[in-house]
This record gives sequence, structure tokens and C-alpha cells, in this order.
Amino acid sequence: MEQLILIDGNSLLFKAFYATGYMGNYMINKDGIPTNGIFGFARMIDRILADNPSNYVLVAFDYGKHTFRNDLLDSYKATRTKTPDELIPQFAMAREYLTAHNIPYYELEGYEGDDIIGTLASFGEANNLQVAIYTGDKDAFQLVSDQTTVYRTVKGVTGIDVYDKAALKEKWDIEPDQVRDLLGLMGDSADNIPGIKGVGEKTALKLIHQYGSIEGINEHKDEIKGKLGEKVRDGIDNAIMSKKVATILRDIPMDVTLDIAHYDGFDFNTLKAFYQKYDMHSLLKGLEINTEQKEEKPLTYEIVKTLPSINKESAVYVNIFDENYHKSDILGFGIYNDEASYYISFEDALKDVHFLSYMKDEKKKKDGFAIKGAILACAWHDIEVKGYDFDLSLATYVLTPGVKENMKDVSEYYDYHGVRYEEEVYGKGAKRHVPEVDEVARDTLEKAKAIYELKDVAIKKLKDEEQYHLYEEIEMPVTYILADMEYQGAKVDRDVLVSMDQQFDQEIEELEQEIYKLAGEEFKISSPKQLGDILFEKLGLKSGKKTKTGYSTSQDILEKISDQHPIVPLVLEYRQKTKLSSTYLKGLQEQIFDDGKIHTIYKQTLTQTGRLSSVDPNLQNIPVRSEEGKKIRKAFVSEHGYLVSFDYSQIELRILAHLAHVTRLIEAFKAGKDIHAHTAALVFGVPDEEVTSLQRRQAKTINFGIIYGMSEFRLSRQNNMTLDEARLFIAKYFETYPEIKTYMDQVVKDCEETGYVSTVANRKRYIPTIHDKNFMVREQAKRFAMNAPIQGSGADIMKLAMIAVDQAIKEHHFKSKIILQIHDELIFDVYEDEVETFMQVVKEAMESCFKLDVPLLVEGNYARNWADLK
DNA sequence: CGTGTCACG
DNA sequence: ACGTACGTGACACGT
Repeated sequence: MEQLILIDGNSLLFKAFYATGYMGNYMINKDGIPTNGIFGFARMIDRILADNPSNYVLVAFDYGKHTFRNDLLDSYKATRTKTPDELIPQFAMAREYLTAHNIPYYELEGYEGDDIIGTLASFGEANNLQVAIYTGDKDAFQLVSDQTTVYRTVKGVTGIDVYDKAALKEKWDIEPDQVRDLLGLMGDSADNIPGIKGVGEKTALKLIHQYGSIEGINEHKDEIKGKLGEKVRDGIDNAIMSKKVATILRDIPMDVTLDIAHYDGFDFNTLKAFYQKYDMHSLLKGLEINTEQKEEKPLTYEIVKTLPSINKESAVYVNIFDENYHKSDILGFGIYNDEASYYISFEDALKDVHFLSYMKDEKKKKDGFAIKGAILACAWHDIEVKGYDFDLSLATYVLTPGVKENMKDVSEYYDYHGVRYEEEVYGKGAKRHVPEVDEVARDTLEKAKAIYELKDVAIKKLKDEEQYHLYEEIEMPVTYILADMEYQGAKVDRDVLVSMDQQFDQEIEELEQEIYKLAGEEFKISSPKQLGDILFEKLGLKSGKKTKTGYSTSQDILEKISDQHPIVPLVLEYRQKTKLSSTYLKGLQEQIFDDGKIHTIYKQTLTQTGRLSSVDPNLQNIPVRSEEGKKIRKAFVSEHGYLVSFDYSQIELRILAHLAHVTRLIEAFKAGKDIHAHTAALVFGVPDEEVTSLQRRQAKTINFGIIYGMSEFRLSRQNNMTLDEARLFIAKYFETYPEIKTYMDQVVKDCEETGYVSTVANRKRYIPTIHDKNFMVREQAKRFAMNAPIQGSGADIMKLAMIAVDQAIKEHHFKSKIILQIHDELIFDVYEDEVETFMQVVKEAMESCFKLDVPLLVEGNYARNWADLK
């Protein structure tokens, strides 16, 4: 069946505008015209057409401010925030883009784009076409039918949710027609449609399921009991009217023929001229690449058994089969530059002296993707690699931490489409396999080529964004240090784990029996569902908050009711023991390599803030807070003498004091005071030495809360205060440190203007949801904005510390090595004879690696195992 | 594969 | 009126 594609132009342009705000700059072109909205708009349209080649496409726009909806409802869209100035000129550009692309568009005075789409969808259905509607609004769901599907853009410019009849059924259990009833009841704050006051999605659906429609509700309104009944009777007239407003017209007076949607492709030069006019280089490049790949220069490569000589900088892609490169086979290697394109299999490569000497030749410069993994996978197979000086993965992470780690998504970020997802090539889950060599070679060279093509683009962008330093002087050196740390590994005494494990298994078994006895039956204690039933149904304990699926049985709930029944403390103990047993005692044992060590993987391109994360296993969350758990650390032992730890004291509060120029905090840190006690003294107006432990604890809570963007509500709960007390407390806190309030307000404001926040090393976090129309989402965005510069600057400083320490170790010719990084702490394996000087040198290096307005304080310890490192 | 829970900074 | 702290990863359960 032929397909008719209908696109809501206004909706997409708005979405694109806000979604690409995260590009940070508003992409002003050389004439000073902002182009970010049109940029995202063009990307979306390109994507839609690439995914669904069709000869019938039409983009519908709103036209004129006044429609019949304003006659029905004075306030319609009255509360819409004014269209941003940067967006206004882009409406005309959107039409210009469509013209350049040969895509038909349509607008009709007094009607919204929705109505044009509704009318054309009816026409399409009557003419036996498959109709695909692309929009960001949920109103269009009412147009769904057996022939019509709605594609709703979500998150950014490429995410799309598919809505057909089954999806509506699943999401809301309603028919397409009832979408109007749903909207009529709920109203829509964005369009200022009232609906029924106090009725949200849940209640609206309940009413619809019971009475079928708003008309049905109206007939039975007197039967509805209680508060809801009152609300319904008060609001039903509004709902009836709101439904009319929310109804998309399907027969507006327009001359409907299939011809008005006729599309048969674009002219390369016309579209190119448009992109050039507005300086949209990445789209232009994407256009050229696509056309190139389709028509002119398909990827070619040669499978070789011995590597010919390579005389210029090349992309070298190491194709690693498993996620864990410490244990993975290597399938092969791709070497690509603009005159060479070779694939050599792992088996051949091992035997090829030309290849091996090329790889270890420092002077042969190489560009890669996730080079830490490439270097280490090679190292485990005794292949020495030198000369990597560019990493596309790291570069992209610095530019935008939000992009996924795989090469496909990274390439798409640059509008480069020549790479496929892993699953497409190798399958996923149980179906994952190595395809024939030709396919592996193609995949490998596709990736090598992408690295080669995108390197300059990425570097230019890094420089434009003033992030080249962060990339080149921080992330690149750190990736090499991490490679050493991972390869070095952490030595583990398996016997410690084994004997603890045996004891735990026994204790867990005993706990189980006691719990069953108290419960009167056997059940899966670790199933929250079954445990909830036992505690709150069978034993009738007072339940606290609920989760989506039932009673919450989380630790804080259980602690509150632990004196109500002897089973509760046993469950808590059971929880702790099974957690320690399965995750740490058993889990860690499985991860010990033949060399008696654990080799974690640090993810350097994952977090939104610049921190590292550790996986397989996670060595950044080994227990310490409970005495019982801390014993696990006894298993981590020194290989050569001592384990040494250095951790930054209060680094995040120091960063806050620095960033916000908090006079009294800075003074306190300079004077070396106990910062929480001192805060308490200032806030409660007592001398430092008279601060009670409760006061100190409350001050500590708020100090941390500030870093996270805490609410009054949360503080009151955390500190067992009333909401009023918490408000007063916060007010006094901000009186004490007035600069903090000013700073936080400014950070949020900056974020609203630029779409991102940044750290001391100019690491950026883009937060597009700062403009979200949903209050909750927006508030969360503000907390991200307040926290990211602090947490992120901490991460920056730690990375600088690692570089400084690495440097110092080399200068002093220490044999000792860094083993672990845990956000604000470094752990080393130190030779006995080096300990004394090592302690001094490292402390100095860490404290002086970055200058803040407050001193950085580092505390060091050494011991034979990790548990004894106080 | 999503959800709940809990381990860490 | 919303519903409530930032950043992570691993495991067990149950669909």
C-alpha cells in the first residue's frame, strides 16, 4: 500500500528548537540569524524521509492566530509563553527549507496544522493509503486507525514513539476516538484548555472506562459519589467545551487531492545552496556523505594477510568481540586513511611482523575510538600499541556527555551515517555470533573510516567550544593512566572471601528459618512482592508508601516499623547479609583472574558529570559504611607492600565555596575548621564549641542538601523537622551564606539562557529539560543544573590529580602504582621502601594540582589491606 | 527486560 | 497543583 506522510510543522519546529538548545550555542549563522530550530527540524525531516521513502509527503503549518477554537474558548493558548525571539525568524526558514527540499507544505488561515492533517488523513484513508503522522502533540492520537499511525517525537531530535490502536489500548486502554474525551477531561495546561478542575490522567481514564465518553459522563453525572462527583458536576460544561476545542477537524474547506502532497525527491544543488546560505555545515556534510556513499564512493577495503606500509596518520579500529576487553577475543583490525583501507584478521595479524611493528611504532600516528579498550585488548594478546593520539569517543564525550557510547550513535551526532549498530552486524543476546569474514571486515572498516572522517570535525568543534584543553590535556592523559590501572589490577585474597562466604551462608540459612517460623510459612524473602504480602497483609503491619506494583519494603520503611514485629529486624539483617553475599562475596570471587587480581573497567564516557564509573566488577561501591560490610575490604590486599589511600576532604563543599565565592565558608576552610560544626554555630548563633551533635548533624544535612539542590520538603523529612522549621532553617542558612543563594539562582538562569552548565575545566552538561513544560521535570533540571558544576568540577580536579600523581611517580621513579579511583579517593599499591617519600610526594601533588580560593586538603593512610585504611 | 532494592561517593 | 536530593552498578525477582 502507498504511504502518505503528514508532518505537523509547528510542532516539530518547536520541539527541534528546544531539543537543539542543548547544542549550547544558538547556532547563529554568519548573518547573526539563529538556526538551531531549523537545524533540528531539517534533521528530523531528513530522518523521517530516510526511514520511510514515500512519494506523498506534506508538512502542515498553523496559519493566523485566530481559529474557531478561540471562539469556543477565550483563553485558548492564552498562557502560552511568548515564542522565543530566536525562534520567530525560523518559521519562515522552515518553509524555505521545505521549498529547497521540494517537500510540499500547506497552511490555511483560521486553521491549525492539526486540522489540515486530520482532513488529509481522512482523504488518505478513503483512498486506501497508509497514513503516517509525525507530531510532538498527543492531540493527534485521536486520528489513529487501522490505516493511520501517529509517530510522536520524544527526547531530542531522533527519538520517536509509535502509536497505533494497540499502543493506545496498552497505554490508556482507550479507543482513538476517546482521546478527545481524555483531553477534554484532563485539559491541557500548554494550550490553556481547562478540562475538569482536579481531574488528571488517572481519574479521567477511570471515568472514560466507566461511562465511555464525556457525553456518557454527563448523563450519569448525578450518580458519581463524593468529591469526584462534585468536581464532575461543576466542570462538565467545561469538559464538553474542552472536548470540542481538542477535536481535530477532518473536513476543512481545502482543495484536497493527492497531488498537493506529491514528492519526488530533492535536487542536490538546491538543498546544498540552502545549507550553505545558513552555514549548516554538518547537514551539508551529511548530505554530501550520503550522496557520496549512495552514488559515488562506496566504502572499499582490502582483506590482507600482511599489512602494506602505512605512511600517513590513519584510523586504526580494533574490533573487540566481547564487552569486556580484558577477556575478549579480537576479531581483527581496520586501518584506514584516504589512500589505504585494509582489514587484517587477528590470526593473520599475530603472525605479521609488518603489522606488529606498525602497531608499536610510536611515530606512526593513529586515531581510534575508545582507545583504552583497544590498547588493553591488544595488551592481553601481547600486541604492543603505541602512537594513538586521537580518540573519537573521548572527544565526543567532552563535546556532549549525553551521547551513547556506541559508534553508531556517536557518528549520528555528527550526522555521519556510515556506521551500523553492533546488533545489526553481530546480532544480540543468544543470537550474537561472528559473521563471515567479509562482513566483519566491512564493519571494521566502516568504523575506521568514520573515525578518520570525523576526527577533524570533532577537533574543530572542541576548539570552537573552548574544550580542546579538557580533551587533550585531561581526558587523553587520564585514559592512558586508567589503562595502566586496569591492567595492573587489584590483588585479592580469595581465602578471605571464601571463609566469610561460608559463614554468611550459614547465618543466612538460620535467618531464613527464623523468618519462616515468625511468618508461619515459607516464601521468597527477597521478593518485595511476597515480603510485602507477608508483612502488610498477613501480619497486618502498618505500611508506609507504596510503589507502582505494591507495598514498598525498602530499608527506610522497614526501619520505621522494626519495633512492631520481631520479623522486621530479621528481614533487615537477611537483606544485608544476602546483599553482601551475592554481590560481593560470591560476585567478586567470580571476577578474580588467573593472576589473582580483579581487573575492573573504568567507563570514561558514561556519566553526565565527568565522573568515572566502574564495571565488571564495580570497585567503586565496595562496602564501608557498615562494620559487617567493611570486612569485605580485608580481601583487597597489597601486592608489593602497602596499600595507600589519599582522599580529598570535603572537596564538593570546597568547590561550592570557591564557585559561589562564599566568604565565610572560604574563611572557615582556610582556618581548617570542622565545616559542619562551624555551619551549625553560624546558623544557630552559638559559639563553635557549644554546637550540639544534633545541630551538627542538621547542618551537615543541609550542607549536602545544598550540593544536590534539596527541597524544603526533603530537608524537613531528613531532619525530622516540620516544614515551617525547615523553611526557617534554610532561610537562616542562606542568611549565613548569602552568596550561595545568589550563585544557585545565577546557575539556573545561565542554564535557561544557554542550555548548559559548566565546570572549572569547561566540561559542559546540557540540560534541555530546563525548558520542559512539566513542572516536575523542570524542577529536576534545576537540581541537575545546581549539582553538575560542583560534582563535575570535583571530577575535573580528581582527573588533574591523577595526572599530577602519575607525573610525580615518574619523576621520582617510584615502582608504586595507582590501583583504584573512587571519585574523591585514590588507592595505590606501594613498595615498602617507598612508603615514606611516597606519602609526602603524592599528598603534595594532589593538593597543588588545581588552585581554588580555598585550600585543597588531602588525607592519606597506609595499611596492609583496604579495611585497615581508616 | 523493567522494577525494586541497596552498595558506594 | 505538581512531589520531592546529585552521580553511579549489580543482583533478585517476575513478567
